[in-house]
Amino acid sequence: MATLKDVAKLAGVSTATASLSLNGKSVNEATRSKVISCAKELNYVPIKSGRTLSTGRSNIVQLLIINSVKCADCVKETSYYNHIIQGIVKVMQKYDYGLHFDVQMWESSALPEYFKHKIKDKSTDGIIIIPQFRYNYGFLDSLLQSGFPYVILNPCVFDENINNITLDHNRGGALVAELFIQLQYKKVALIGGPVEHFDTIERGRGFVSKLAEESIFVPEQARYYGDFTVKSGFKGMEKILYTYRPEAVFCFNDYMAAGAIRCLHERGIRIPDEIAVVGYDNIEIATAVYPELTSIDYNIEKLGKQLAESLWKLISNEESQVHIVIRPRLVMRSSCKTER
Amino acid sequence: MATLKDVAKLAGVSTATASLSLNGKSVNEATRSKVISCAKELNYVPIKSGRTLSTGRSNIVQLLIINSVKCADCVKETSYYNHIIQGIVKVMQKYDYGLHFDVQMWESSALPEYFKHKIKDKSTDGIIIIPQFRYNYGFLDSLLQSGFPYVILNPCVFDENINNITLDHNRGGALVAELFIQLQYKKVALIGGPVEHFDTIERGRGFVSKLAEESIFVPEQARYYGDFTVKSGFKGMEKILYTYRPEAVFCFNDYMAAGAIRCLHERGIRIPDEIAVVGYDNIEIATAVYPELTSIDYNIEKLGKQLAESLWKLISNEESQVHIVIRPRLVMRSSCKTER
DNA sequence: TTGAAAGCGCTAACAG
DNA sequence: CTGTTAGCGCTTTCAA
Repeated sequence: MATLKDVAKLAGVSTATASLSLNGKSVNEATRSKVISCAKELNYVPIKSGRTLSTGRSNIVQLLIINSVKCADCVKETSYYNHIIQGIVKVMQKYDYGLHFDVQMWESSALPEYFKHKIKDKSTDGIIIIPQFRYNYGFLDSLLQSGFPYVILNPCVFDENINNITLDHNRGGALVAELFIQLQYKKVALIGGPVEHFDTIERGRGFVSKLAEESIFVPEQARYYGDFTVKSGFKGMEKILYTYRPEAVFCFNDYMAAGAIRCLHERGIRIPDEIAVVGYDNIEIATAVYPELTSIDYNIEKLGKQLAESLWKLISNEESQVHIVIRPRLVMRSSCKTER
Repeated sequence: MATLKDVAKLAGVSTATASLSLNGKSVNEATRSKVISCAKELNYVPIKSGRTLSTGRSNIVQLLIINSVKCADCVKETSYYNHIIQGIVKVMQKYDYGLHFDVQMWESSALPEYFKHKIKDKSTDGIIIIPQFRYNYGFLDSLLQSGFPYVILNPCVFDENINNITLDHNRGGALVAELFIQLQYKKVALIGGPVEHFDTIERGRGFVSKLAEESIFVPEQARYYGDFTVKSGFKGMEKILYTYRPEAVFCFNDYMAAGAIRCLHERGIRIPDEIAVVGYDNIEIATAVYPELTSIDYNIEKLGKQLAESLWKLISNEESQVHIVIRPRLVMRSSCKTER
């Protein structure tokens, strides 16, 4: 394995000059091309850890999804995070950065250590965190106070001045409510994610309170909380139908909506004539079901890109803070009537 | 930032002893605990690149998906790879290893360099490659000859003795054919992925040749090649129906099957009474559609785990080669009749 | 069992 | 513009 030293020797220069030449710093162009050709001749490849050790930068960012044992399947059985990952990769490639991927359980007792290490071990230059739940994230304190570059997606429980990108799920829920109101659905049901999940909380809040403005209430028996998987959507619909017959159901993601739709089909209940269904996320599955799903869209891959760009700005000191709110929009498809 | 030197000084020992103590090597237990408590006191966190530089190991593995511009969406709009990633992460965590994730286009002219670097830059200890297409992978030669630990998923075009895990898609296609034969479907259609995609080639070959044994042939007009997305499945079904009315359709993944099913619903064609549909992969979407999808299963997350475990064995020198074939199985659901 | 010291490969300050 | 030199923080021989 040729090292920089070997290249320098072959080129008849010092390692310093060799380093400068290879890194596009200012040197005599003749020496530079000499060095470059020597490097090529020796098949020289710089060893990353040498540079990292010396500069303190790794050219790697990390994506961490914090999951919960209560919702173990939602990361796995959902392409949601895949979209985000793809967006992040695409952006970081542009900056010649690599992506580290990790999933940890909120319940893991190792998390405080995890973050203390991440901050100090110089293995990554920044981190994107997706916490998901409204739990206590005390283990993040060390990170937040360290000055280490980070961005958090949907950090409901944290105070205002942390770096975050927030999806306005409250608004998303309200959009669905407005749709139901407009279509004059009075008997309305809801299939949420885990009760403590941010998305459930916010989407539910926006939905319920907007409906309340029109004196529409969602009875207890018309509420079910699943885990964002198809299976739980099916089960939720089943359970609700057992005691209640809604005119419209709002499912808090498209997977559960798909499950609910299948349940309705199996019972011969027509969509949207007898029951309208609305999903959330507008992921590819929204067009995979019949009838196609009305959903709330905020462009997940773009979200991934924004997370990455934001983190990049922090890493490169272009900006010192990140505060972005993404507003969703309604995408009408045939699982809801257009008019009534 | 406290370094090992600081810890050693505080503990009144040499850095060598400090290192040994912290890494569980043999030292006097009294000194060890002394060192450990000093490390704790100083909030000592080892900097990864120091160790990497010194040992040559990074404790990181890489997953690389090689995509093609012809099939740009199939990574993004499919949760397939997500399952694999989750499986890999889970396993590597066990070994205290991190995961690097990357996607590259087969068409990228940078790939030869990419691999030459990966082999030498010591940023990762091994790599899992998913090539997908039956193209020329000459850029992998440097890797294959280097002794660098790697595992390739479905490496159809390579010679026998490379490290690989191969899904027996040929068998999978044959399983579907056998099902169709058993159910006495004579007019059969096929919706494949990209023509040059391994999965398309193998699944198609197994399917067509098994059918041929019973003198059942799939006419040209009953074949469509999409890109594994829902949209292309829909379009494929649409196109086929335009000139042909099959009794059964084999879609080469579940997403396309979902698209095909929606197309059939929109035309009021009953499933499975008028047309039976079969998918492949048995991913969560198989139970998201109505009727639920008969599919070919090989447990994708487990596949991810096997890829990781295999790579691990190579890295840790437990084994010197990997040759695994995974046989799929048929999962019957209501998109096919049980009997006829 | 421990310490001294060399070295992993690179960058960067400084001097020339 | 280039060379010398001193680290970056860790592991690991080799002696003691």
